[in-house]
Order: sequence, then C-alpha cells, then structure tokens
Amino acid sequence: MPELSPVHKKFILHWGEMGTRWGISRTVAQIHALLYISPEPLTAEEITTTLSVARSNVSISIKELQSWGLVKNSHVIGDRRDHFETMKDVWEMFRVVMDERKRREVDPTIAMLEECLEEMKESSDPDSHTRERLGALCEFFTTAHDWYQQTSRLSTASYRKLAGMGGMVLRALKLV
Amino acid sequence: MPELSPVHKKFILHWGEMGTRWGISRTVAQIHALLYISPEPLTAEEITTTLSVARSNVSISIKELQSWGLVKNSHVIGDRRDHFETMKDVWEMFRVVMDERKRREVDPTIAMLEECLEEMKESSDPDSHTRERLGALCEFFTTAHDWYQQTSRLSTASYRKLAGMGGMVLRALKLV
DNA sequence: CTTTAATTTCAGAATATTCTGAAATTAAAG
DNA sequence: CTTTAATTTCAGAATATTCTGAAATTAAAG
Repeated sequence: MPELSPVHKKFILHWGEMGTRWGISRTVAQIHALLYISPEPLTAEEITTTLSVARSNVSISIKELQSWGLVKNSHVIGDRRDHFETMKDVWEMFRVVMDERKRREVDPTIAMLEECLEEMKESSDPDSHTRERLGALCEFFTTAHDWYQQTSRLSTASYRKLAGMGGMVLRALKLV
Repeated sequence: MPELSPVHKKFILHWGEMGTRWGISRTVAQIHALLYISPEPLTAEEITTTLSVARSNVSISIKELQSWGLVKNSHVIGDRRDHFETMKDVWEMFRVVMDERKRREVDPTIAMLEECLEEMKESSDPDSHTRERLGALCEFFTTAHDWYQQTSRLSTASYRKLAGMGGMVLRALKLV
C-alpha cells in the first residue's frame, strides 16, 4: 500500500466515518479499513505515512484493534518491526465484533438488570410497573443472548446457508 | 416519575453509559430510559427536573429520539404541553433502532461499496485484490440486508418463537 | 555493554461533542 | 389583538475525545 488510489481513499474515509457512528474512533476504523484492503501486513510506519496520522496514534489505535481481536501481529524474517494484519473473512470479522460487543456491553447490561430486579425483590419494592419494564428488557437481552450463543459458533459457510434459506426457513416454521 | 428510586437511577445511568458506547449522546439515552420506565407520558419540564439537565437539552434530545422513531407525542386534554412516551414492546423497540441504523448506515455503506466496484470496473482498474475485498464486504452487507428484510417484519410473537426454537432450527437444517 | 531502531507513554494541544442559558419564536387562552 | 405558557434556536461555555510530538522505554543487533 504505497499509494492510495481514489477508491481506496473513498473506502477508508467512509469506514472511518461509520466507525464514529458506532463509537469507534475515526483513526481506529481507518486503520482497520486500510489493513482490510492491504494485500500484505503493514508496519506501523507504513500506516503512519499512508494515513497521515501521528506514529503514536497508530500505536494506540492498533492496541485498540488488538483488544477487539481484529488485528494480529505478524513477523517477517530479517525484519524486527511488527507487521499488522486483519482477518480477511468478513463473516468472521463481524462475529468477532459481535462477540466483543456482547462481552463489553450486553453482558454487563444483563447483569445490571438482574441486579436491579434482585434489589427490588430484597427491598420488597412495590413498584410493579418498573419491575415489569426491567423484567421485559432483561428477558429480551437473555433471549437474544441465548440465540446468539447458539448461532455464533456456526461456520461462515453455515451462515451463508442460513441467510440464503431465510425465507424458506420462516415459511417452514409457519412464521410468515 | 416525581422522584427516582435508587433502582431507577441505576438503570438510567447505565442506559446513558451504553448509549455513549453506541454513538448516542448520554442525555438522549437517559431520556429514553426514563420514558421507558415511566408509567405515564412525561412533559419536557418533568424530564428536565428529573434528570437535572437544561430544558433546551431535553428539547433537542427529544427531537433526536423522535427522528429515530423511538418517542411519540401524546396529549392530555386540558393541558397544552406536549407529553412524550416511548414504545413499551422491547422487541419492537429494537426493530425500530435496527431499521433506522440500517437506513442511516448500512444502506449508504452498500451504496458506497457498489460505487467503488463500479468505478473500478469503469476505469478498468487492474487491482484485483481490492476488487475482491470490496466485493466480499458488499456481498456480506447485501446478504445481511436481505436476511433482515425477510425477518424484520415478523411480529414480536414470531421472534420469540424463532428465538425459542433456535437450536432446533439449526439442527433441522443440518447446520450444527 | 553500546548503539540504534522500534515502540510506547503521556502531557498537553487540537478538535469534536454535548450542554447551558438567554433570546426568539410559536401557539394557545382569553 | 394581547398575554402568557411552552418550545425552539443558537452562540458560546463546558466537557470529552482524539491526536500530536517529545521523552522514555524496550529490545534487537553488533
């Protein structure tokens, strides 16, 4: 990736924008986009010059991507620098993101809701309306969680299969 | 909602935090949480005092929630003030959020990817690697989009049914 | 051990976002 | 039409986030 073509730029800028909409910093998303379209792993230095951001920013952003499990180090013999690459399988990529968001946000939310319900029970809080609302939310998250647990380990191929059969499945189940 | 109980506070604060993780401003998420647990529609003034934020902030945040389709006005006879309420069905609520995120973020991303692929074709760009990467992403998003189109209109009851049958469905499809 | 390349840390600058409070506008009531 | 309550707009303050550049650290090479 010595030079970015107009299409590369368009893709990287868009991905960076989308990142900000989902709570990911622009640079983190841009680096992810760059690594995704790069034919080979890149060094931090290469990312720095290609995206025109500070070297330190690249360092921090890569740490962030690694914490999400989206970027791995790779080494080249005779080169002491770290090279970075991201997974190429898009389905796998989204599974990794979902897993991590579940771990960071959904799980703590379920825990919070259960705590709330528990506290209300302990203090014999008579507020049945709140109890009902929080219970409904909790049920939603745990059901979604269970469904996710069952499907998330499917292979990419199975996903495609499932997606491709969407309508059929639903009709067979008399849901439509 | 004259006074918030400790459980109410805990829930509202947590929901506000989660909002920020997903690109929603804290106040917007907090107002949504407050309306969700409120037994009856609230006026902007009530929201202002309950959450201790500026009246104008409430006004802007409610506009934001309305643009997402999450909050509706309701009126009380003999009261010229607007009252606000949010839907109570959690599944419906998430469907609305998904719909809107799809419209705002997924659709434009698919459009961007198609444009990129089109531009590469027109300019006879020989970069087959980029073409392949962008094509894979585009295929992922369109497949997800199609699957969503087919399932998003299901009723809450059907969702529950589908979720409850998760494992069975997958086994029947020989996916596991 | 010394040198040097690579990387990380971190204080503070730059920027973006959110929020406030005052002023302007809207619209209902009389 | 006038009064007044309700709402919105918006400039700028407050805050949070992101980013930079210099200094410190790490670690490979010799």
